[in-house]
Amino acid sequence: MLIYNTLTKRKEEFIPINPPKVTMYMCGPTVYDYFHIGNARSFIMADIVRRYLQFKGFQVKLVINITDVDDKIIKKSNDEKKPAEEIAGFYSQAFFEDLERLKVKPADFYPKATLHLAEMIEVIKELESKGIAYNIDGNVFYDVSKFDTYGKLSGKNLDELEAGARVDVNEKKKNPLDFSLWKRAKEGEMCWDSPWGIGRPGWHIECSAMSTKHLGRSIDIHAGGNDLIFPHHENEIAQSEAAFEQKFVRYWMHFGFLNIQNEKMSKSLGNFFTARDVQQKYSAEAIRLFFAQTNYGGPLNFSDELLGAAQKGTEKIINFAERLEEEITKESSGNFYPNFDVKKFFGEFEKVMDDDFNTPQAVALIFDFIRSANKIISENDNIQKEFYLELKSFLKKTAEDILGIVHLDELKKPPMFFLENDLINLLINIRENLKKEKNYTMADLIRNKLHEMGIILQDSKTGTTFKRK
RNA sequence: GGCGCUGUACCCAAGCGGCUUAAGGGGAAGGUCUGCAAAACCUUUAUUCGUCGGUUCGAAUCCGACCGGCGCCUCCA
Repeated sequence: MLIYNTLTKRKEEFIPINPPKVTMYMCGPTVYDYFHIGNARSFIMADIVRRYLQFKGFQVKLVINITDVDDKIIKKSNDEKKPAEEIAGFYSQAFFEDLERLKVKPADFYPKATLHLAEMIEVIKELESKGIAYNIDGNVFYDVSKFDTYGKLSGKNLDELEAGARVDVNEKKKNPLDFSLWKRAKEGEMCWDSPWGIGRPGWHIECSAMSTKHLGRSIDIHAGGNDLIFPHHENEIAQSEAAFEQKFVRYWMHFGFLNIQNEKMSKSLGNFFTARDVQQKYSAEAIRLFFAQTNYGGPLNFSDELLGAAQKGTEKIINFAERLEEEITKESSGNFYPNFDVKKFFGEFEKVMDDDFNTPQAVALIFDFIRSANKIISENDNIQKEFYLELKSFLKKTAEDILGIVHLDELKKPPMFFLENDLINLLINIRENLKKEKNYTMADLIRNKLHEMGIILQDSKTGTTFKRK
């Protein structure tokens, strides 16, 4: 299979270091606020990548870090007059809750920065001993001029960056591009002891330290949003490769932004919706379908209209799944097995997903599948149960297990109380008789009233069925 | 200024040299079924892929120029 590698700007054959093991690291949240629906795009797409790799037989170990020491957390802590630990704890919890609601499978491990001070200090010491880091008054900086290939990920070179001049010529750094490894403590901030005095770690060092500790010095996949390419990931490479003298990451994957009216959704611009709020209005499946319908790397606009379209799309899948379920749970089975090549759809699905996780085509294929299957079901009435089971199996493996755009077990909402089904069936029977007497006014009244209550009746040749909204 | 992404139907979006005289979703219109709905299915909705040139037997796909939109270069998925 192929993966687009930001480092080489090409799709490359995916060959992990120790197959079938795959190590995957993703830059997680800084826990100072709820994450927004743009952040959700990255987490969901990484989730799909991970699930697909598992489907392909890889044993994926996924690590997502939690940044719980950072300027913004400190600021919020000061603003709200609460301890930084409390802020971080609260929003980490919210992070996990939101991911769960988005049906994102938990990572294997969520390391916290504040629990890895020793590891970070070790890396900084290593860099210092190699003459790559320098200490000025308890602030330790990384000397980018000491790392030959600095800029290789983001396609920048040092001269241009310096000429760019948007970088603050700050403090006593040798070079404006040098970045903080260790920051000297200011009054009232969270801080730790270190060989350079009391202070706290810079942002980039945590990912180098934690990915190394939990996944090893070389990892297969490192993922994150586009905005992390520079400087964050560039700096991670500089730190890890200078310290450990081996290739840090084989495949760099980056996710495109979610835009609002063609502008990047971001906290600083204030044009964001939290994932939480969006989930109030749209199902996790709809949100996932919305993201899966476009390639992960490019920009994508967010709007109510587009989410609504995706929600409709999921309903189409659900209607199909319910139709299958109905046939499967029937007592009787026909004896006709249609000539319908489910394997071919499977092969196509795998083929497009193998090509750098082409989820839009995978989704298109699922809709093709549904249309073809619906047609066959409508045209034949003596179909074997095994056929429905095979259709269901395809839907489960592709749409549920890999993409997470439908969840078959959740289709049947539980009755509100145990008599409910019986009562509805009673009404359906009464209505059947009314229809026979051509008393359509009353029949429609029953249907409309039930609809208002969230019960949808559907007539067909074989009788009336109902479902809940 | 540097680097990168992007421009395909009413909206979203895939395709990235011949399998495509351009997938899929949403919307709209017509039809089948139905007492009517709903669901489902069928048909229609881009002779054309920002513009202009070039390469090629062949281009939405490659090259060049131009015109738009966006991002990164500063914390941000």
